[in-house]
Amino acid sequence: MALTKKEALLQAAKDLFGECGYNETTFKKIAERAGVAMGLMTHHFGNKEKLFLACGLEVLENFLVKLRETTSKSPNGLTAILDYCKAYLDFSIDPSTNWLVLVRCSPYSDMKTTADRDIMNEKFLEIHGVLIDAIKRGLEDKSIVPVDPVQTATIIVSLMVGVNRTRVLTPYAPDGFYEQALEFVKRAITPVPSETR
Amino acid sequence: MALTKKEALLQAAKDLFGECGYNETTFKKIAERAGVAMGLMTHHFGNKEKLFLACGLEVLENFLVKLRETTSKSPNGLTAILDYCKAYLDFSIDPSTNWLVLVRCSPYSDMKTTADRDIMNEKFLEIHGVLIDAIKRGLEDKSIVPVDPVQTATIIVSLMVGVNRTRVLTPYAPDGFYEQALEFVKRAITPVPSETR
DNA sequence: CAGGACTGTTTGAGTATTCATTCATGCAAG
DNA sequence: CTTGCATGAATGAATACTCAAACAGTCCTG
Repeated sequence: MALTKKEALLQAAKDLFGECGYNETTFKKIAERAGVAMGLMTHHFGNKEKLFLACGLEVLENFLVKLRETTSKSPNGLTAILDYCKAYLDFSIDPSTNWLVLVRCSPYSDMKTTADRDIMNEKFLEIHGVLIDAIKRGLEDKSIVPVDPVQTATIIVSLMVGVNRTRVLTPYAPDGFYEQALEFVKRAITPVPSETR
Repeated sequence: MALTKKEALLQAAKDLFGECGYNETTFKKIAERAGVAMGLMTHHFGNKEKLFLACGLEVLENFLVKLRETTSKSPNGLTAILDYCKAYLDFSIDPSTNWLVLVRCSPYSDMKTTADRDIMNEKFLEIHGVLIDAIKRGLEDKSIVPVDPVQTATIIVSLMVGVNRTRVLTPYAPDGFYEQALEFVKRAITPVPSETR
């Protein structure tokens, strides 16, 4: 047996939360897909929200690792930013990452603030942090136009959020959409060669 | 009496769908807020999904009117695009527009395709259409850099989706975030004054 | 005008279903 | 014997939707 029952449960939950969203995913579906009894879920994870949190955190953690790995290899600030974007988009369309867990409806979608939600928010801040660092590199090595790092990072992450949603949730994304989005980012932060030479 | 019961019901539904999302909004809550009996909902709207569709379409329709009005007054292509973005963001933070109905979890958030969903999608295509036209204007009057209109429109709309979500659903948006996002768009599509003269 | 059918609105208690969670019990390893 | 993993039927709460009955207007007719 490769997976423990707990692991099988978590994997099934990630698959189903990503396919169906939080509300349409029932304990019964998860237990069936994982091939274990329903009661194991509350036993191992406490309740449905906690289970979802475990799924989300795992996906986010893998995502962070990928982003850090990627940007650390980039030769300068500008390419770090563009590599970050590319890594973001690549990760988001790789089915094995269970990215959709983070995109579909979650228990945190409404306003009620919970401790669990705060844990997720902190992780998301780290996602921003990686890009902020890349932008600061770009400012130092002058490979990008002068901008506020936090503002610009937030905007670029927002752009990633938006193009990703368009690509995975709607039928509007044209061919080569992600590539064009990268071009768009590049145009917005590449220094103008005004003194051409 | 200013509102008919049917109107009161629709308004209460828009408020609550925007506050709580689709799943957390119950018939009981809506009926209570509107001050009418529960049975009236199915009588007037058929079922919960239809009611949601009515809410969403009304918001989208108002949105479209605003976008068309705005871009038609702009003096050239570039300003039409930027005015479009500004109108988008303004609309999205005006509580009286019930914009949040379109942002929170909806019955269309999962994959099952329904006829209702297609109706919404068509309306969203019109949203894109307005921006595509503005970009085409910009290409003709040379107020923007040469780009593919459909690709660029999709990217800019995606950027609006992303920054709006960041602003209204998360705590990450810094002060002046929307203004900076507009600057970002401007930088990405303004022609470079390379032949400085 | 009276009144009586007819039509559409309004009500809220009732129904059927779904689903997260509980728990009594079984089982296996140390 | 004890401890923790594992089971799945039972429980109870939530909720979308139904429906029979009350109500209100409108139109027709003698």
